[in-house]
Amino acid sequence: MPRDATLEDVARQAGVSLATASRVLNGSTRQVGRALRDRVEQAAAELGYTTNRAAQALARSASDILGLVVHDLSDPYFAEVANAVVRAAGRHGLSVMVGTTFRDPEAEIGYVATLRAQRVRAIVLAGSRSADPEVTARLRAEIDRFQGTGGRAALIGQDLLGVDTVVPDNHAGSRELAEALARLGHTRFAVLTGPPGLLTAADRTAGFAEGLASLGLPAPVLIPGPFDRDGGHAAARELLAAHGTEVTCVFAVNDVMAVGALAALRGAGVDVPGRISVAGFDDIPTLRDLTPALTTVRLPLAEMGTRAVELALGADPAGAEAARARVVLRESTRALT
Amino acid sequence: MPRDATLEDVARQAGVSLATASRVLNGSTRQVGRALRDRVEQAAAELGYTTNRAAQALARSASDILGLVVHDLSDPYFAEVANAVVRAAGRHGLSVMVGTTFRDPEAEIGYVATLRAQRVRAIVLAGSRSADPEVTARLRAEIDRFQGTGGRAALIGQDLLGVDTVVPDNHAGSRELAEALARLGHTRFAVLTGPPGLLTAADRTAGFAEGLASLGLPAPVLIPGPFDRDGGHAAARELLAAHGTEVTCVFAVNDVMAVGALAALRGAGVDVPGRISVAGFDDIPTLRDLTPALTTVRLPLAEMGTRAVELALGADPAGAEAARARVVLRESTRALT
DNA sequence: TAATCGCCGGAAAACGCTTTCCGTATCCGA
DNA sequence: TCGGATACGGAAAGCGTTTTCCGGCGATTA
Repeated sequence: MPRDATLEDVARQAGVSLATASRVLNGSTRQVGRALRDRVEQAAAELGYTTNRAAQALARSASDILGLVVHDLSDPYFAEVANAVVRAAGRHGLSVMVGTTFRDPEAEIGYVATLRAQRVRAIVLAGSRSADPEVTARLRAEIDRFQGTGGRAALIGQDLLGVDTVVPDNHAGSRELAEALARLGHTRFAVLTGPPGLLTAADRTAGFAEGLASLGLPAPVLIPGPFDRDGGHAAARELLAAHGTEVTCVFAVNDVMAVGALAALRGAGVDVPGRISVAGFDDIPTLRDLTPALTTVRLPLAEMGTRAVELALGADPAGAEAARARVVLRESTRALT
Repeated sequence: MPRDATLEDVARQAGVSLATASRVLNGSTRQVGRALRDRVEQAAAELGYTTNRAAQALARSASDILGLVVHDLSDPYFAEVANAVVRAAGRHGLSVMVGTTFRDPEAEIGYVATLRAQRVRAIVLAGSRSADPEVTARLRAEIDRFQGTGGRAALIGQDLLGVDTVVPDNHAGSRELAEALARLGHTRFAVLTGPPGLLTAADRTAGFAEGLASLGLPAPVLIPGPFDRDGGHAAARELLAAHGTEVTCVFAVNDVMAVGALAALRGAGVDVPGRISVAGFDDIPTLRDLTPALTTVRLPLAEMGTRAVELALGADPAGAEAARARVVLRESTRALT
């Protein structure tokens, strides 16, 4: 098995020093004379030389890798964010190393450690963290160690003191949604709240409840459950069983849950929005092709990913930065006449 | 800014040699005595030592990174595959570096080059390649160079002579779909073929047409267009404009196109499956929540990703390997009475 | 009891690149 | 003609690991 050509092979073949070959092939502030430059380039082409990035990273003590950790790539929310992150990283000449945690906080911490070992240039952490202070502290410690030795990090989701964060305006978005739905005439609501102890879910639930309260409406029925499609499905069934008739509108704290809820309601023969209106949160792309199209709160997912990359790379210590959430009313919610 | 603790720091603190520290902390065939082992471990803990993987990769000349290149992470097909790849790689202790090409073959070649420069352990290429022989040859050459110096590669999709490949049975799947639809009584079909020169799309179109021909049915109307949701939408509109009344069943060569077509038909007030039946291909997860639920040909997406990783990592020269495709009839296709 | 073997610790040479430091050659203006 | 920049080539010292030797030592064998 022939080994890859090294810079030394190139230098030898071109009859120049290692230093010169390096300067020609891998950028440098220094100039190299035309004649030698040509010789080196030709030698490199003949040998099919490709820079060994691992060696380069070691020598420069700076890699060109950006780490990304998400919960689940097959969740459209993260897929969208990841897509934007990969794209933005590419624009900065960085490759992306991605990890999926499947919502296991331990895995998340582990991934940060792995990325730190890789000495990646920056880490983008997407997805909300747990409310468990002990776990959060450990994650925090891991990030601190990374940042302590020159690493950069940015989060998407919950603010984690002192780390640059793109924070979607969950609270205000949900609150506005509540107001918009109330304007349609609804008064009795249910919220599929997701798991207790998930900050994003909690914020959205709180914002929604607050919106209702400020209008003098009764507090919503709260149904917890997993944060995914099947969780929404199950929660909706539970809702029907327990509070079948009282409620006219249900808010699932994220879109995939709302999709599951929609399926459950359809399965139970409940007309949406005829009998019950449904709303979600995030505005994942698949939503528009559902029947009925789902009312939701739009988050600029791609933009958030892009912004996180810039935050993680940028020199400006931006601190926390809000991503505006916007209510989008579609067919799944109707006005009560 | 303090720098990361190095192995040398650890060795000094523990009062042992570099060799010993390395053997303790980063695995080795060699044993280290109990006393020294403890000293090293304690020193490492005190200093917060983390192996520098770049340096390790250089010294071992073997990285623990797996490269993955997909077209578009926000396409559920690739999201599903990528998810499985990341998971499978994790089981083998590898991290995944991912690139997205957005269907640009040049970008694909470029990414393979990047991954080669990174000296990744293996590369998994998902997504069908172009029919342009010149581009394919260049991609092939790039892969060859990678494999020529000990890299491993596996593809998902079209077979590329001599590279291990997981190939979905597009032809047979489409053919069986055609037969199943014919059995429902349909005789006049349209196929939304995707772009000309995309092998996967061509295979599926051909298999479908062949199925019809073997039953003595007329050839389908062929409508080309982009391979994505909007492409399907546009193609369906075109179909309605040109052949509005003749056709009773349309096959979009992938699910995202079928979803777009469904939306277009709904937008045009065409009842599905009342007036036109619609079928797709892939069975992406979002399908089940559509109304009507979409008939499709199921591909074991996650399994394909997992298998590709094993192919790329495994010692067994498996060659091309088929992934069985299975017709799944749902509500979007109805029997003609 | 001497010869042999296994174990285990360390010195040092890679791995493939970057970058500092030095030295020589060339150019400019006076 | 000379002094001082300026430009550019190369030697060599890293970057943080792994791994090959080599040597010493205690235990086994004859």
